[in-house]
Amino acid sequence: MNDIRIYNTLTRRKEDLIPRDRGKVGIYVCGPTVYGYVHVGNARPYVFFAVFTRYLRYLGYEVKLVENLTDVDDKIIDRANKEGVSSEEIARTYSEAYIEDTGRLGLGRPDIEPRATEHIDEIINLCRELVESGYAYETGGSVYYRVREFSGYGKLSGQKTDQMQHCELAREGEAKESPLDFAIWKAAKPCEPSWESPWGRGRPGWHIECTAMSLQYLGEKFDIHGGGRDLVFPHHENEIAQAEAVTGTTFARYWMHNGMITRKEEKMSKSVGNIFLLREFLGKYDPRVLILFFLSSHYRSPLEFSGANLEEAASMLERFRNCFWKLEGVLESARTGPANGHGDGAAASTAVTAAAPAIADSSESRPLREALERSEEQFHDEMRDDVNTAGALAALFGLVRSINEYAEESSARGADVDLLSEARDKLAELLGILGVDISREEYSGAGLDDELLDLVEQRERARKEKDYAAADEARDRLAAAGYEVRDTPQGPKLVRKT
RNA sequence: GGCGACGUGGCCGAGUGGUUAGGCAGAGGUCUGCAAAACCUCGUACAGCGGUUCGAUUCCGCUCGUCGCCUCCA
Repeated sequence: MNDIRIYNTLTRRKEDLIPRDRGKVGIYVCGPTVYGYVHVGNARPYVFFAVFTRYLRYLGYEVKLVENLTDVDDKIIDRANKEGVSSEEIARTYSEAYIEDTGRLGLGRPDIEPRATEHIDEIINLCRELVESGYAYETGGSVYYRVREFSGYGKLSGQKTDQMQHCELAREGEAKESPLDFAIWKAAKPCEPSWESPWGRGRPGWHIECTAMSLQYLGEKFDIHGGGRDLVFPHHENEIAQAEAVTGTTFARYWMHNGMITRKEEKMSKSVGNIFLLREFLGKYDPRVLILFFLSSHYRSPLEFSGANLEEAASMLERFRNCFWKLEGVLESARTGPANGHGDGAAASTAVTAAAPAIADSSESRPLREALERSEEQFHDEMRDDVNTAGALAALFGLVRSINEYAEESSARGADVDLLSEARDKLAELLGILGVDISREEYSGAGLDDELLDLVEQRERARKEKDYAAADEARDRLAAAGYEVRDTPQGPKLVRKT
């Protein structure tokens, strides 16, 4: 079938993806802890797994994508205390902001976006089972996971428990049997959100909610667990320990981790203080620029967030958009008649229609036809090989060049309309898989108000009279309104600037 | 100190035991009133040192450098 290989952090190899249930793929991705606005780094796993999911669906898999929000946590409580509001309010505010910000990327939503606070019962059950089986113990109203009890501990991160640095860093005020042990349930303190439990009032520890929710929605031995590289240890390691202790079997079978977004070569994170908020980004750039920025490098590589790199991503978007413009122009002229700059197309359109078959049969269309096949094949080869989006983009740029070459020549002679339509649809389709929606790009006069069209008119009149000062002034005014004028064989066109 | 990743032409960034990545920027040209877009031409890069090989950027070792994790973190 449509086999795909992915790099598995657990085995440190690329492996064929073999779903637990034939034709179905279950994915759990660690979403944000909602104690502030998400930054660009947080958006990378969101974007990557959205694109990955799109591709799997394109291949014909039935995908269930689960992406959680951790809405009860120390950091949320800290922030609430600092601002003098309830932690519920902090969680609600930033959950909503997260949904809103990521929603603007136009990639849709995961199938399920579960919240920790809506799964307290499941979490308590997990804790109880861990205590009953001896993998956890209660002390002072808190419950801790007994790390040494789990023989597989460290298998994901390659850490050995006896060499962990924090072995030596005993924390004050903790009644743990071993410094390695971690809290799965925390006894309530005053002014903190808490729930009734067999150990008194309390709240979940960090890692337990993901174990509970992934098992609930995807079951044992589910396919793929993902998130940022920085979650490998301890978060994902601990999830494995909890889940496998309880179920006695494999937790997730494939682990996929995205590399970090950096600034000045240093990881973007709240603690470093070098974050760039997603909503701030979206105020300045087209969302597709972020998607292309991410996709221009491999998801496992670190990626430098810099003005130059973003400009480059913006240029990529422009190149794709321009190709569409060119295609639409040629297709339009084929529909309405040959371009002669005077718009009397009806009589001439027959000529083009008549000419087209001759061109279509000629050797001129062969390079594009071949490029179409080659690009698509290359695109899929790259995507199937551990989701190599940079390579996939290269394939699409190859197609863009072929289209431009063909359009360049054909505009003068008439074009194979079917072939060009096919090329346009294919490019739109493949870019669409990557989450870059370009097919609905506005073209020509659609949606423009009369004032702008009037300026275009004025400029044309001035150009005919060779009053170039006036023509350029009209162009400047259009530019000020956010549009760029391009003189094409089909006449002047407006392109909205991104 | 432990674990892991990486070092590709001006920049970003794929990839491979021997045949073109791609994008951006730059130079020249075509087209254009100008511009924009597009097309054509131009740069023979793979950290350093050894080794394996007929041949290594691609495999192995060492050195140097960078980054991530070992504490909250996407």
